[in-house]
Amino acid sequence: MARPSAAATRPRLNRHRVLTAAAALADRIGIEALSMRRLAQELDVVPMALYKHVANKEQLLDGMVELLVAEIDPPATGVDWRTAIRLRVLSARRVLLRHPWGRSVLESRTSRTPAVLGYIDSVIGTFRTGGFSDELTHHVMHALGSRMWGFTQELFDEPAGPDASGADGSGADEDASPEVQQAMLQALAEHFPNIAATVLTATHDDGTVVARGCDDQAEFEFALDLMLDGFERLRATGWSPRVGH
Amino acid sequence: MARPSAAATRPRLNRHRVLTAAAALADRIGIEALSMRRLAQELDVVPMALYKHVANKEQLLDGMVELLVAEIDPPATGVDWRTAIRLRVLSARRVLLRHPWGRSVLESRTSRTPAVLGYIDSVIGTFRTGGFSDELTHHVMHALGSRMWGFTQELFDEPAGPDASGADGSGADEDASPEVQQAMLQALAEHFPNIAATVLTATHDDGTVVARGCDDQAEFEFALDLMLDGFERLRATGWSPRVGH
DNA sequence: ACCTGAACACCGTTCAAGT
DNA sequence: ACCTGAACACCGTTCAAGT
Repeated sequence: MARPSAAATRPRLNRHRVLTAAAALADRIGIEALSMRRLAQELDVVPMALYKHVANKEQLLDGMVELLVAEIDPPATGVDWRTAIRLRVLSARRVLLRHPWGRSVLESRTSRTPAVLGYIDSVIGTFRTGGFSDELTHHVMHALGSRMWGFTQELFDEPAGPDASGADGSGADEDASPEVQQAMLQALAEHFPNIAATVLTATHDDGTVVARGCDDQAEFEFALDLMLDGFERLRATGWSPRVGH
Repeated sequence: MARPSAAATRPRLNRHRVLTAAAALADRIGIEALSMRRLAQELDVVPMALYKHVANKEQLLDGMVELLVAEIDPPATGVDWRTAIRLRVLSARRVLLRHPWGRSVLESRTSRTPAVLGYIDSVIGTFRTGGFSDELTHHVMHALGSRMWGFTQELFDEPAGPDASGADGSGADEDASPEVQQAMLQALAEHFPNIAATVLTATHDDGTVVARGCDDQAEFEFALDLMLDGFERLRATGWSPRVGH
């Protein structure tokens, strides 16, 4: 009765094992490389074995989002709404930095799963107990948008995959030679002077130019605080749809 | 396909014809159904014929973004920066509403194409001539994020495809019977009271509950104006990285 | 109850060949 | 110069069968 098959040596599959393996695999190889077949291979199982525990790939991704949400800190207690929201959002952001696939899976999904709804409900609750009217809370949640998850869509972010640079030839900023990079930056400055002004710094002696990197965390917090300040102003002045602008 | 030679009756392919056909096809069948093979079929050509005019699918998508950007109004002249940005962003938004694939293609792409860079450069230019320091302009562009393109990532937006409802069984809000919808709303209210408070309204006589739809355009403008107000406040007070919060 | 194997209908893209 | 055909290495998912 002891079969010499792979099944004997390997623990039985279940939904949770499938999901955690999927998340770990996506952490390692990137979300675009995560396929049902690749995941099955990772679990030492034939592709169709997965379908006993997960209806299809969509549900696999939904399940991965569940795992993600579970990693976000619960709301802080005994602090004002602004602190609570800020901490929560920055916690979500940390989760998404740990799991680079999170952003693109959240983006691709309109997943009204209980885990997702629970998180949203709890964020809304923080606003409401913080003195926001239901109407204002509604608007404020829209304005927060994906920032609630710790990210915002930005052009020129690194793609989701782990080893994105060099994966395709385009972009190719880091793997070019210094001379080529310098030429590209000069060309950029020539054709797009405004971009150059905000993103490059010229060294005084020669005409060479250097790209100033973006501090993503600082930029995220800049925009978040701008929003939170705006929210507080509306709340404090008793904003309502009629008297607002 | 009944004709002896399709090539004889059909105009020669070129890059522009390929791109416009791709955009029109995506408008019609949705971006997730747009494949090189499907596009070739639409153009009455064998799949490999496309590769003479477009290096690969990535470049096809980049080209579609070019078309998109070309549809955005040029910046208004003779108005203050706030009006100019607002008009421009709302023009971009109209373009994206016309082409539902635009959002997801922009999201999927880190396309540093000249068309995209030109648009960004021009938006930055509006801030700079409007009295923003280069440093503040940089932050403000980050804060604007995808709003600059007329969209923001939001949970529970309609998916990108044209006939998204009913395409998959999940979600299934509109195609359910009234009784089922009512039951779902009641269940929502029970498990997620805060969501319910901001998104549902109860009718007074019976206990039934009705979903208040979201006015996406109004929500977009609410958040946009909140941002622009914040930008103006920082500009007017001469914000700099040292004295800021 | 869980896993397997073969098959189907798709992808993007290569290479070598046709006109 | 432009288009074609066959082939390769992948997908997600079905169905019927094995243990």
